[in-house]
Amino acid sequence: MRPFVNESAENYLETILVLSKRLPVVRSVDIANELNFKKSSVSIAMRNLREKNQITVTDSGFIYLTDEGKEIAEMIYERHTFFTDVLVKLGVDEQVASEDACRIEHCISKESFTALKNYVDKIGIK
Amino acid sequence: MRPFVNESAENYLETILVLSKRLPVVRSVDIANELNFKKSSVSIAMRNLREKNQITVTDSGFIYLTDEGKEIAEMIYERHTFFTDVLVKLGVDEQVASEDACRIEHCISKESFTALKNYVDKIGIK
DNA sequence: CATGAAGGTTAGGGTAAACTAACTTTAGTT
DNA sequence: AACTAAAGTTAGTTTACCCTAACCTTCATG
Repeated sequence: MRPFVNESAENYLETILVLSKRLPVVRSVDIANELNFKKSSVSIAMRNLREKNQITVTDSGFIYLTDEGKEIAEMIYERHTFFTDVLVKLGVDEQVASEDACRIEHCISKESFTALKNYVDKIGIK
Repeated sequence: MRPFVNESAENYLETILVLSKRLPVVRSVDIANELNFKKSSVSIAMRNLREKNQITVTDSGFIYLTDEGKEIAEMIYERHTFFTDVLVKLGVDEQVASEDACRIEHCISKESFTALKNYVDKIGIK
């Protein structure tokens, strides 16, 4: 029923990955700006990710993904681009496609994602 | 970020629709059994659906979808069968496909769903 | 050097949606 | 009639995750 429990955490990890491609360093406040969350929310989320060993935070507040965190972030990010691309190719508005991808990416099983990806790789779209 | 707000309500409506195809009448307890929820949870959910005019409940506790409730339920159910069918055709285990469908069905926009459906109707899968 | 802004934290609040526990109501059986 | 079981309700709890408000550091600048 419910989405996978980790949707929020996955989203934070993905955001850190995306920001790290775009910024020299990622800080809590950057994440808050990106997600339009308050810095207090991000602060607590970062504490949780730290406790799960999915990020490390330097003394200056720079945030880095651990190997485990990166693995999750990259998996989610791959899904994000996959779903966005497919939907856009099918004619869906870019913005809508991205928003939909941002939800679907958290709630599909590995098995289904792999099957979809194989299909698209083989057949292509359009 | 978050899934669509109505995921829980949509799921209840869909369940009522499905059960109504299978049972002579649908009661709160049937829904609780189907979803593995406690009857207290269902009781409160039914009150909410009633307040939103998406169901009616007879004196004997039989639950019926209103036109509005049915419209939502049928939309979600259509998505459910669509995603399940597609995934199964792609080789995903029936059980997994259905569980994934049960989450995706709530978080995809009308626009994206229509685009996907048109593609599959036109091209087919396999 | 004081001040003020930026960044981070903590405490406390709110909502959604599940839960347990305890209660009521109804109906069937002895 | 009395008891029991099934169904439903109500009250209070929990968890996740966002929020506001208030506070603490640090650091650049007038």
